[in-house]
Amino acid sequence: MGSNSIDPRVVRTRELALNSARSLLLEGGISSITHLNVAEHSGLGRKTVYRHWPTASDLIYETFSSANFPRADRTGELRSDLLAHLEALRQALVDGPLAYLIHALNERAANDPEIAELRDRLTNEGCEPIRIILRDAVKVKRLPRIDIEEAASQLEGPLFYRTLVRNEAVPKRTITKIVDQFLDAHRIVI
Amino acid sequence: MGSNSIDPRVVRTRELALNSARSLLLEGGISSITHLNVAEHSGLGRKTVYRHWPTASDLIYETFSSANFPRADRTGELRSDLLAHLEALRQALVDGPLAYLIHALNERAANDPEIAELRDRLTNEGCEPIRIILRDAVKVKRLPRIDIEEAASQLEGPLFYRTLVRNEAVPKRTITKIVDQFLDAHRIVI
DNA sequence: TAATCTATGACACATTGTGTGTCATAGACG
DNA sequence: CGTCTATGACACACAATGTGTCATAGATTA
Repeated sequence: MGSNSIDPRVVRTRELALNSARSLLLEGGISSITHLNVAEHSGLGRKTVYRHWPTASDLIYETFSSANFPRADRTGELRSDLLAHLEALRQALVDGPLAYLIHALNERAANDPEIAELRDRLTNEGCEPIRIILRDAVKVKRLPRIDIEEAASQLEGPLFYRTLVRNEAVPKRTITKIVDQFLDAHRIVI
Repeated sequence: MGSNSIDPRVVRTRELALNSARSLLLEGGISSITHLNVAEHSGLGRKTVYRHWPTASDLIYETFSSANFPRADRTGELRSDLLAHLEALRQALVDGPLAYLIHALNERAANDPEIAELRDRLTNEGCEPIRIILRDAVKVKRLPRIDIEEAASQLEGPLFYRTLVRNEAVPKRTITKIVDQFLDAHRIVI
């Protein structure tokens, strides 16, 4: 009944395997997440890895699901929240693996419905923080009744465009510029 | 002497193989570009494909190099040139395989220096058209002395952001909006 | 046309990766 | 302590990858 798979052996196996899978992902890319690699890297048996994740998609799915994506703390003040959020995003894109993860996930999603579903979920989750900041600001009348999605595009768009498409390193001061241009455009007094 | 590899057999083999490689890329993604798949799809011998492209990177490199990326014709009139360019881009991203190709290329580039070089070259080539339009407009004083790269980001950024990152379908009328907002911001009389 | 050169493809072989089956055993749980 | 099950060692089949050999079809040159 209470067999909610709390067997410590299962917990141990899952943790060992997923730790290895995440390491492999960062070291050798998404194609390094194979049953063989995970087994060798974690010291688990190959069959054991297959037992927990029968297909490569299952492995990749859970590896990405268990990854921690950057989140900035909020203060409640619009400008500093936008700055903190975009700066965290900038660092994840420029110094961290976020850009690669987005490319890898979307590449797989094109030919794997399971991964496509994961991609959609993670994309939505990743887009939430800026939406929340903006929605709250509208609610407290710090912003006029703007189109949230359009505003998010204006704020996050340039960052993603330069890192994902142009492969440029975006300097920190660009963030301030983007935020202040945005606030200016909506006649927000700083 | 004149052995500039104009042997019709070589020409035939290369064309057959690359046609197959491009088809495979569009049908099954970048991971479908393998020596085996290309040989079977084209009817060529497996060894023959290895002879022309010893590594998988070589195959992928030339497959992407030989792909035709969309180009819009120019009239010389700023607004219509911007509209035509962005609309061609929008169609390639929304209806065509461009979004996938960008993700796939960048994913590979992260773990393959040869592909990274190709990515850089294609990225630069792809970014040229908008630069040319903008540079010419500045030259003819249709635009003030703006930062070309920043202007390009404002025009192309939202399109890429919505398609590559958010996976949304961008409607045609968005293009007009983007262009007119841009021209407005620079006080261009239409 | 005949002679020479070379790109091709059929075949063979080794290596690695993938996926499954069997089964003794170590470890969890009552 | 007895029962249950997750594990891992081993074996097997099969597909993909990469290279080597060699007869031959097709191209070039005389």
